[in-house]
Amino acid sequence: MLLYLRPDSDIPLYQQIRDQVVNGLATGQLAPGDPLPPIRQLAADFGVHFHTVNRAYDLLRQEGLIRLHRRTGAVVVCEPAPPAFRDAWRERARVLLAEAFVKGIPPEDILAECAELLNSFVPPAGSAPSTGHSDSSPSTGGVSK
Amino acid sequence: MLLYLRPDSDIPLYQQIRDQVVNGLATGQLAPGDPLPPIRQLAADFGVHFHTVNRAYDLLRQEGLIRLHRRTGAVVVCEPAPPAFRDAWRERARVLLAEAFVKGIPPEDILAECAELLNSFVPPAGSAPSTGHSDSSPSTGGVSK
DNA sequence: TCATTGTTATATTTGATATGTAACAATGAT
DNA sequence: ATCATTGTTACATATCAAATATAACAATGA
Repeated sequence: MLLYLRPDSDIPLYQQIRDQVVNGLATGQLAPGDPLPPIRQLAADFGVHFHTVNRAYDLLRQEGLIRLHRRTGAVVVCEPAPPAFRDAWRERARVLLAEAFVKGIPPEDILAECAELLNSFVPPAGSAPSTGHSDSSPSTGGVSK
Repeated sequence: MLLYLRPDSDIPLYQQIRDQVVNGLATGQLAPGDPLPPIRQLAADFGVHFHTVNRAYDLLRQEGLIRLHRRTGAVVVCEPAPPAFRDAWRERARVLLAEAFVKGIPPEDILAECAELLNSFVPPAGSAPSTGHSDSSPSTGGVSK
């Protein structure tokens, strides 16, 4: 799994690390049980301080996506979403979708974009995994509503 | 159009103001041509400094959602999205959708949630406006893909 | 002419981000 | 039991963003 950072981004470094772990988890490049690099090693690879990586790992732990162990390090766990998650998520989704909507993008296009992104994800268990190519017209196994 | 602020949120105040204008624009509570309150007045209503509101308005202007005039004040305009918008939007959508996906929410549910939110929006022009109630099973006029 | 509106400048306070240094604590491996 | 590896915590510091505060400026419709 390839990781990279954009130091000049308006997104904080620890958030970028966290986001890429989430993305790697969704695309199947990272699976429950997989280990994450030690904090100091990943920090050295990125050229950032180990505190920055530590903060990203701590955030992932709070979200129930990884488990931390003194000696073993960090492993992916992917706990299910707490009840409050959906409401908070919906509010963020509302703003994001509204942005595209008010900029004149047709709702069908917006929804199609979401469906395509969701189809590029792969379920954690081995249940009919994607072939990797983001099919723009998925016939089976994809999200069609 | 009712506005409110949560001072203890991790979202900056100027961003909250901007987000609510975008949301009001999507839900039809705000339409192109509508005026926005003067900076100082809105700041007084919120109990914040006028610089905070000014920043929100300036952000909305940069996004092409409002136009500012010395004497007239702020009016909604809703310019179409620039070419670079869609790519930047997709990257943000990818992270948001990945978050829900890795938390175990079925992709069908995620897409249904997006469709429901999109159906609660109303097109700017008077073309079959929504009745206001977010119909969970829209028959016509809604997004069905 | 003038009151209203946005605009700009400067300063200050507060909190978040990121780095730096140092030490501590658990624990699997030897 | 020892020990190196790993996460964890505690300080400190520098930089930047957010928000407030004060003051003045500039366009412009009434």
